[in-house]
Amino acid sequence: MIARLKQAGVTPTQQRVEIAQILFAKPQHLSAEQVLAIVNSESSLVSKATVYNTLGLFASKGLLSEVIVDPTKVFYDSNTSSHHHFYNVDSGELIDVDSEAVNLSNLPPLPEGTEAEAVDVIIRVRQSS
Amino acid sequence: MIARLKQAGVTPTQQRVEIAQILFAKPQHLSAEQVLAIVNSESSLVSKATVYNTLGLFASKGLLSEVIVDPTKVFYDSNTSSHHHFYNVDSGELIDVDSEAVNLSNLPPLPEGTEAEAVDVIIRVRQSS
DNA sequence: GACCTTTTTAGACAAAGTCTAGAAATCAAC
DNA sequence: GTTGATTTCTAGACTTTGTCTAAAAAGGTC
Repeated sequence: MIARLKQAGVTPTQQRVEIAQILFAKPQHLSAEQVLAIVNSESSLVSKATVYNTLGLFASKGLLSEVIVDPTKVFYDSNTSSHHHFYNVDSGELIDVDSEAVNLSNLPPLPEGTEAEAVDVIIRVRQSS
Repeated sequence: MIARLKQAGVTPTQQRVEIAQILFAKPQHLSAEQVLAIVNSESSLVSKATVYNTLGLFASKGLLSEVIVDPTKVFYDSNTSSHHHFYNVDSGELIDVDSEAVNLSNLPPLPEGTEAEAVDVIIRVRQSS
């Protein structure tokens, strides 16, 4: 894990390594609050500011991506390969969808003076009645 | 405008009519804070709680839709026909994209016990360097 | 007009995230 | 190992967006 952080240009401090170990244990989506709770129950005390700073740094270095589906928080996604999401608005659960399973072709021309950064497809679902 | 609110099952109080007039003047995307500022500069004093309550009610009655592209706020979109968005992460600007301009076919099977609510396509762009 | 229900108000409150100044850790050079 | 510069962390204060609350005001029905 230390090598992975170094390779991404991130200094592997103890706190960052601990956070990374939790995040990259498996493909998953965690909010900052969840990361904070887990790292503080499983490892040493890490401050809230450090968690937020670290998650933001990891995102900017491409180690994870931010998923914005809920107006109250950001989900941090350890799977950085191209994919989309189901979002269950009732349970708050995010589920990965292979980008190939969503047939998305022919994007429209971009607005003047801009370049593409990402294409997010969010399939919002609710519990069946 | 009053008839439009009534048709949607919304009691047309003065505050709701004023907010509707601002929102439905044209197709646009406004945050709650923007609506609050505009209604209070152009019309009478409307409380923040009323603005939020009203926007939420309009959304639940299908008069507008909520666009979630930014983790810090909700955009309220007066265009309820099927469409997607460009979102400029530098300027915070939202631009409508016709749903036909995005070729989206063959959604994957939904998670067990759920039904589709919406499909959001957000093309995130940045300013060109 | 009376009465009941809904809506609004304005400030308090909550939650997610950001800021700050000082302490601690890291890094590079010697 | 020491020194000094830089980066990172801390913990609480602070900010922003949105929600709650109790009382007043407005709306609707009879």
